[in-house]
Amino acid sequence: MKFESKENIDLEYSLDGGQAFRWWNVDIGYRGVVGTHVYILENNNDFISINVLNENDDFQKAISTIRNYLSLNNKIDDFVNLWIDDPCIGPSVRGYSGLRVLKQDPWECLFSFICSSTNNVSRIKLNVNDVSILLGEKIFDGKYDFSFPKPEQCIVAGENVFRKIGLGFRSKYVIDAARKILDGSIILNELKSIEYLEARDKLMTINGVGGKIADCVLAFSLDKKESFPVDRHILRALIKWYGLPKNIMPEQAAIWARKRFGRHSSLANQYIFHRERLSSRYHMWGGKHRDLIIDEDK
DNA sequence: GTCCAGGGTGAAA
DNA sequence: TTTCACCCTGGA
Repeated sequence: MKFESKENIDLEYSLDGGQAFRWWNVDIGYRGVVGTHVYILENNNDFISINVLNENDDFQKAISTIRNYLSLNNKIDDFVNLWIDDPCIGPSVRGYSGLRVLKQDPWECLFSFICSSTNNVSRIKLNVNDVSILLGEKIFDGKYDFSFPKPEQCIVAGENVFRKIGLGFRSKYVIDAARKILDGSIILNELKSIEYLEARDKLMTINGVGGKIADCVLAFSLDKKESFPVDRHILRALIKWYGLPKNIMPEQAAIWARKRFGRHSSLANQYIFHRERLSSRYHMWGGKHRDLIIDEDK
């Protein structure tokens, strides 16, 4: 069954731009798993179509799940209007309109970003999907149609299984995270309702989770709009576009950005990240996205 | 075949 | 405050 609606969202940028790691480009759109449903999502001009492949339970529930995941009820016009003249975000908003911040499952998101440290997107995807296939439950007929394993299943599997899958030194980190969830010292859903900085400190008690990874989890799964993850791309962009000192530390840059962007920090972060990532790719490998490159970018 | 970077973090120097 | 090890995959 299909559901169509008029939405301002670009699926490629939002689903396959480094926020989530379980979406695959198939000929008609993006295929992936959210919770226990398999979806194929497709952009058609101003519309998106949502196709639920396994509709054994409530179709309406599956639609509301994916709408929430895609954050479709939050309008981004407010953000666009306010930052359209910003030196970095302005061109990015024009070039990549429809980029959105997702609301992923917090545990899957935490796991994914623990995997992200000194890693590249293609390998993160490989790791996260291998974990799902090996430890999750099969929910439909596709190669990647598996639910994401719960913390308990990760503990049962043990560190060596993750080493075998190829998570490397991150294996002990995901085990520590699973253990802290399981023993109740961290309750992910509770972090939604407590204050941003407190939630951040709590996540950082997990071994292998520093400020950057904590901020990704807060922004991409816990709906903390004041979160601004700073990685190497973002740091370079902040120095280039906003004149921050060349030797500024990531943590200081994050404080500066949160102050500037306030309640729009997480969205601003995505637009800056997307632009910087694609322009640095252009410099390395060529291809599209030359249109945005201006001034010192040349 | 070799080299290198990739959405970092923690521990040692 | 700075430096280094940690895994391993894909592209040059």
